[in-house]
Amino acid sequence: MTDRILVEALRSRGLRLTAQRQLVLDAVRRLGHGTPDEIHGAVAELVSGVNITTVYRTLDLLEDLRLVTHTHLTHGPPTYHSADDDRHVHLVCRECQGVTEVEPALFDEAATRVLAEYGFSADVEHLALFGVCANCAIPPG
Amino acid sequence: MTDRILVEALRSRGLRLTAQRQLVLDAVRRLGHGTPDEIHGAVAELVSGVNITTVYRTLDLLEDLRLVTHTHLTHGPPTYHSADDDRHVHLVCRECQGVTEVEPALFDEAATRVLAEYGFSADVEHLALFGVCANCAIPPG
DNA sequence: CTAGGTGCAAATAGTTTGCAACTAC
DNA sequence: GTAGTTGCAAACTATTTGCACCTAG
Repeated sequence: MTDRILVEALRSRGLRLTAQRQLVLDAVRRLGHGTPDEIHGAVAELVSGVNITTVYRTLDLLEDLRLVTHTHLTHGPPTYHSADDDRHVHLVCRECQGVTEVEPALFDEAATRVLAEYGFSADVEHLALFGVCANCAIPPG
Repeated sequence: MTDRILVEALRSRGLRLTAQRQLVLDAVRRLGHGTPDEIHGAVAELVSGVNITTVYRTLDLLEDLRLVTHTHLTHGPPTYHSADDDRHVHLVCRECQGVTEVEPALFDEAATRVLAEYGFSADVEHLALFGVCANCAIPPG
């Protein structure tokens, strides 16, 4: 079951369809979201021998093709998402590191204004917002 | 010229005021924003011998004390800001990596709603928003 | 056939940790 | 005096690069 969107995106650039590229894209879709390492793990559950280097290179490529996006939720590795995944905003707690996913409609107005005023087309779909969650909302000390 | 705010934040936790802590906080304020490495460089312009390890440890501490915050603008190292620095939102272009700083009033409504609906107190002051800037707004391929 | 892609090993970047020496209080 | 702090070296995690071999088209 080859993926039309992937095939066409690749072909339009004279790039090749490989097993690895299909596997990485499928893994991102299956997981919903994940770090390069997690995606590599998900691929490894299906076939062995796909190198982590290839996962990095493929994620870069897929991002170029606009099939995946990434955000930085922590100090650690980035989180990749399928571009056609359910859109959401991440509320990342500075204290407990917890991540809450909320619907992005909250940011639609802001995104519209940023586009109008700065010509900047924001990825509101996978925005990460840092702060302090309800549970951790206690003064420092 | 000792810093009242720093002294008190440290004292309230039984921690000590050291030259390194003053230097790192001053460097962040002076730079406006910077990566750990840049902050280390700024400190090194005043005194030699302050270790990069100490800069990392100090930035963690200052963030705990709410005197600095950080955001992830790129795949690379985080950017630290002085907490009392001018507030701004970063528009980070996915294509050219350029960063535009805009005023955060645009996000006030969204922040208010997130607080009301989820009890999440967002750091709108140093939000990073990813997307494509006006110059790079060209279809993929 | 050949430009593009992959795996592997090594290099690099960023950050953390263990520990002995040092110093603010 | 002593708990907190620092510097240094080593370890570690995440990512990138060089290159010979492989393969989709």
